[in-house]
Amino acid sequence: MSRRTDKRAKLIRAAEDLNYQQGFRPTTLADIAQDAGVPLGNVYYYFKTKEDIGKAVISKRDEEINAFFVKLEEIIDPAVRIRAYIESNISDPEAIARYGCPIGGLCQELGKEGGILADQAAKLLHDIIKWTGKQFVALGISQEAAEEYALSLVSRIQGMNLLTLTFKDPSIATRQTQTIINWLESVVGNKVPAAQLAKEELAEAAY
Amino acid sequence: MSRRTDKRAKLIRAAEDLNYQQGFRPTTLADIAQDAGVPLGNVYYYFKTKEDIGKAVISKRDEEINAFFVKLEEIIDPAVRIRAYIESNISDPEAIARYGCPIGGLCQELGKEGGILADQAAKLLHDIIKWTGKQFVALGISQEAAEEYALSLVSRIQGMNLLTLTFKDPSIATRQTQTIINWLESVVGNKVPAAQLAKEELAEAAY
DNA sequence: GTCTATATACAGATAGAC
DNA sequence: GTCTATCTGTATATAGAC
Repeated sequence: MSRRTDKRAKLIRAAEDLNYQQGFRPTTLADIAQDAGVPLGNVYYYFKTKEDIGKAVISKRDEEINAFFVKLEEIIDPAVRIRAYIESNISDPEAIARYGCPIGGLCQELGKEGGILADQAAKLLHDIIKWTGKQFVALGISQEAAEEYALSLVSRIQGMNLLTLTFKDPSIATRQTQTIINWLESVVGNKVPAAQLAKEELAEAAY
Repeated sequence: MSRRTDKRAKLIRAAEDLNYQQGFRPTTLADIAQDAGVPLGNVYYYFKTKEDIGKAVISKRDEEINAFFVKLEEIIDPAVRIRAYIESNISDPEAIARYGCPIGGLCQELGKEGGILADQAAKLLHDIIKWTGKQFVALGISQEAAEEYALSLVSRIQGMNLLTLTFKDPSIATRQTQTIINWLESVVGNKVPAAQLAKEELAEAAY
């Protein structure tokens, strides 16, 4: 792996963390450069603008999400897949209490601005809803109902993440997650056990 | 009403709109001054800092919300009150598609920063959840269950608002609102009609 | 490819005449 | 109370030596 990709990757990683913790706008290129251990002026060798770093960050996250969904296909029961996704959201409840949802935060902040970055952020949620809808369809639910369920599910996760951040209370996330799982079971009509895949394995694959 | 309160009110109103449309940080004092028709330097006669304007904006909204809840007490059936609140959220679905939820946006943006403004924004959602919980209790639901329902309800509204913004699709808000009302009916055990109060009256009172 | 120095723009905030 | 001019800090972005 060349030096080029190495430094570039470090910058993306630093930007990823800072954008999540502080938001996209409040994060400065100086912040990113410092965290990545790269002099400020050198950043522009790898990225023409700040927006370009944002694009790279979101693209990377998009790939990770879709890779995670591929990983979840190893689970046979689509309902269990959905549950695994729901639980992956709270792999770190304390982080949600501090910084909220990495995806929801982006969509909220960038959604008002419009532009390419907003569209890219929207694609993240779009992919999640689409995948979730597919799982409901695989359970024998009609296309129309599946889409509504998927929208409801992602909506509830996002709302729960926002409340967890707002009240800085991780237990909101853990309790609401259980409520959402109960809802899932009522939708599919029977109990939905946790995935058999090792938790560590899922956490590692989680985006 | 003195000139002082007049200009001060204009500044708050301008800040309110701009903070909602652009977010708190991206909105500049120059923006606010211009929209209010006040020279930039004069802003500091009314507010010592930008944060002070933010505090005034959130305080005003908090008062409006609580005044709205008082207004809703005119409705006899608590379940109908809750429905009226749910529907008040989408009095302007197009605005949600453009700018999201005025309260959720603040909590998301300020929640990461911490500080007094974040606490004040959190109080908005806190008041809403508290009021909603009281209505469920008035329906004969246990305190514990009522609190969970209130959290679920506000969570779903917030998530729905975020998705509406993200995909810039007002129909997400209208459709999900119906889903939430269906959920409300399943919780209370029977149909919940829309409020008898004139829609205009409610819309006017809405925060 | 790397890094220092700096240009440029614009934000919040202040000074002081009126 | 009001408004113009300006200070000060800091952000993105560039120039150019190495």
